[in-house]
Amino acid sequence: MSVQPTEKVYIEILKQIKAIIVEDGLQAGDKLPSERELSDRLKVGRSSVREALRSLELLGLIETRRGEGTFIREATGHRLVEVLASFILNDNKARHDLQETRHIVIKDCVELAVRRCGSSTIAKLTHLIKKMDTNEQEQVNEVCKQFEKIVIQACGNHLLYRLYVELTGYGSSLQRANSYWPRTLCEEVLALLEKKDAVKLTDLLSKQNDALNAIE
Amino acid sequence: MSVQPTEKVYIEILKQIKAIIVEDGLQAGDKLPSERELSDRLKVGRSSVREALRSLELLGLIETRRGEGTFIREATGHRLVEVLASFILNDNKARHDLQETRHIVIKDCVELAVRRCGSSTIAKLTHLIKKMDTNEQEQVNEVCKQFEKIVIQACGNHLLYRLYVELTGYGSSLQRANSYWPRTLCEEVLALLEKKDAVKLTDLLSKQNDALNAIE
DNA sequence: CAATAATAGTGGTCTGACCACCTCCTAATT
DNA sequence: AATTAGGAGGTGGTCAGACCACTATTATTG
Repeated sequence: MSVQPTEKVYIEILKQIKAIIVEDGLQAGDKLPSERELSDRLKVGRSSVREALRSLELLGLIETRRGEGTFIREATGHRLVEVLASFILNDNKARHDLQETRHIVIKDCVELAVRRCGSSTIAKLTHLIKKMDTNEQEQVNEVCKQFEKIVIQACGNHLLYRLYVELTGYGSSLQRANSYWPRTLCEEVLALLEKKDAVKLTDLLSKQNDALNAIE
Repeated sequence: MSVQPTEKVYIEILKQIKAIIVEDGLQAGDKLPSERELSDRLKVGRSSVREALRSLELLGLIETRRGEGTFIREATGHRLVEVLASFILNDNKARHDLQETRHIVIKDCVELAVRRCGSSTIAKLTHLIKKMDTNEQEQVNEVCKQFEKIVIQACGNHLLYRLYVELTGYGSSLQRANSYWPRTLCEEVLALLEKKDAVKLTDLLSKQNDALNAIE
């Protein structure tokens, strides 16, 4: 008959852990009490403590290192994207949405990057382009991916970057070749980044995407 | 020496559960195999299964009912928002990224919507605008949110819409008023949607966002 | 003094045992 | 015969204890 008798133990433990963090003034990087100590202090079974800790770990709020302990992480919540993405995208109809979203996110990142990238980024990209000359084709593809990634990161928004990573990773797991930028595109992108020509850059990516869609 | 020896069991279980969901075509509301059966099928201890399930529960992806079983939920991520919010609240960089990403996603959705929304959407929006006249201020805000949501959904990309939902939910839990569209903006958006004027629409949203940023 | 070996502490996992709760089927009652 | 009370079995919730693998610290040894 009791409607809300007692909260689940592991939920209660979450609150207690939070309290401990606050009371002890723990910050990112600090070590949490061990599982056995928590189990002791809170008068609950160790397995319940673990259920709570595992939840926090999946959320990316803590990090556990075997033999060492459990540590508080820089809480950014970007893990949200990772976990949700992998579970939300179950249905196959979402494939098209996935590709489209990925393209849009890339476009957004590049638009930000063109405004924010500094000389060091340009230098890195230039170096990568040069590197392509001295490698085999397979390795060139690898370098191209790297090039793309650096450009994306230059957007300066880590959450957007994580979105890109997840969308790309998930897409590739669907046995659908992920369209990395070919070498010529990399070179054009670099040139436009240097000129800070956002308009042409957007245009370029749109055409690239249209071309890919036409193939299918 | 092994860099990636073996993934933690409960992480492996997460993947397996995902696989089971896909293979068996399970959907929201459906029942998952029992903890004991999973433990059996996957050849792991029940406690490990529980660690995985508890994680998913905290994320709001599943729901467990004592004596009945474990069920798949519509993935809203509300729970996650709750937990993350109570643990974070101080990373300014993350907050900024979040706001920026949210704005970008909204912009993307609207740009798609202007190309894809049909007459029925327009009709719905028109109706909402009219509705604003006959209500109190508080309810008007509610209607504005609804208006915004419908516009976003009109992008036709469910993944993008989900992202919007997550980003918005997450943001509102950070004690930062989420900037829903004011009434005048809704009216302007509707007008531009009807005219299919993507350029001015983008412009409008950018200005709105700039104005909001200026306040702080 | 430095290198090495033993030790204690920590997370990772499994097993088995209860408990509380729900569903469903059966059997007794009306 | 229809209804109801009761029980059996399944399910999640929790705990205790036992190992294992790994790490860091300490003690030992050369």
